[in-house]
Amino acid sequence: MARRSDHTHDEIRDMAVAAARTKLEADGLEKVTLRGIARDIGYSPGTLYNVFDSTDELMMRVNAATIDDLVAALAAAEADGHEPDLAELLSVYSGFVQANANRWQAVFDYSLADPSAAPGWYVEKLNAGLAVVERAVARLPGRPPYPPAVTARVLWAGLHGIFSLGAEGNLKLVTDRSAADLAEALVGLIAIAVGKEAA
Amino acid sequence: MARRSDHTHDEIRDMAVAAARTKLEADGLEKVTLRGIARDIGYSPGTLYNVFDSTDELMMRVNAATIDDLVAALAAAEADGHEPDLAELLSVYSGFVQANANRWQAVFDYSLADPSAAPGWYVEKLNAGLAVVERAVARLPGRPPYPPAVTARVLWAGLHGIFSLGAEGNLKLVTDRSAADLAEALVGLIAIAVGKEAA
DNA sequence: AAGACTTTCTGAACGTCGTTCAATATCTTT
DNA sequence: AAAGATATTGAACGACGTTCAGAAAGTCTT
Repeated sequence: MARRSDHTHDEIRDMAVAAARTKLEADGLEKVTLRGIARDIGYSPGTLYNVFDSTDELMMRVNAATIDDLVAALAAAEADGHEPDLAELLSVYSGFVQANANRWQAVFDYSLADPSAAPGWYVEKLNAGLAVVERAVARLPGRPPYPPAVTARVLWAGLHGIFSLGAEGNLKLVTDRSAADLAEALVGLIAIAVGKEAA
Repeated sequence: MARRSDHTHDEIRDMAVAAARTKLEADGLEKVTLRGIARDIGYSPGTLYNVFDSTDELMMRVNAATIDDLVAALAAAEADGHEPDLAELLSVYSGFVQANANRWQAVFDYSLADPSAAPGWYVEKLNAGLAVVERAVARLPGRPPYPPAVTARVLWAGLHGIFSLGAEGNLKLVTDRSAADLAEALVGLIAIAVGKEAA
């Protein structure tokens, strides 16, 4: 029996999230189970229920960390007053998705079980990432046919579609192009539509 | 015990797929279980293993039917030599997705567990749907910056992203616009980029 | 028609999962 | 040291997909 004062609840929470993230990265979402996590950190399943409401909460935290990392990577492209164009942001996004395939997929495969219950900070994270894209869209030359907020969200959702089909292997069924190629085409098309210049 | 000659295997297969589809439409993917389907059609779980390799095969068939229906709807827009534009196809697609939310979501939430094992006819169905889109893209005025095949796939994946985020409720977190609105914007942007004309 | 053979169906069994909760172990206070 | 409070455990529950020995039903042979 783990001793009661070996770890605080906060520590156990962090250990569990870290273990879940490790398992997720290594083996994919379907191998992440509450019982397995408990085993990994040396506690029993029941203990995790002192610390999380449910498996959903655990996964929400794992996914929040993933979104955090992506948003941080996007925000880093704006550091020091640099003004990244869409192609630059795409390469950040695309690089992140490829380097963190399982984690990123889990954000959409799992967390969205009940998104209306998403906590405020979760929504803020998403919007912070979108704001970066929105600013890059606003910097495009030309008269945009749609507000930057709309264009940015179309782009965001579109990239999500491309990379999620790519990650699941579905893209291969209908084209030889990689997800990154199609993403580039999407960015290119949007840039052309907004301005008149390829990105 | 169900009598051996009550139904042929083909009939049992069809009953199971129909039952699964009904449950899927009514209660969503997570309520579709092999045991539940067996109960619904009056057979035992074991019997379904005489008829399907696994639950995966059952769901593949359910999803294939969904894709069939969507492709048929798209193809119908081309009946009698009519040449639908992208806006027309979008409204077919968008209507289908909204009218068949759970079924359509299951296509991406489930079937893609192992898409590399997708049978040939499954791939052909997908490409038949894409071909309709491709033709509409090719009919756009102007000099397209990307081959129609690429543009069509970008559009397909982009719409998938928009509607899947919409179906999961994630869109609401970051915008007031509906999935249909964003989809329209995507089609509009692509049409502008290709030609110079809003769709 | 009767028995032998084949096919089909069943349902209990296995190991998994998330979740709950009485009992136990540990820590804190008196 | 004893009593009280709190944390942890692990067995239990009901679900899941899947397997398979044995029972039931259908077919064939003589």
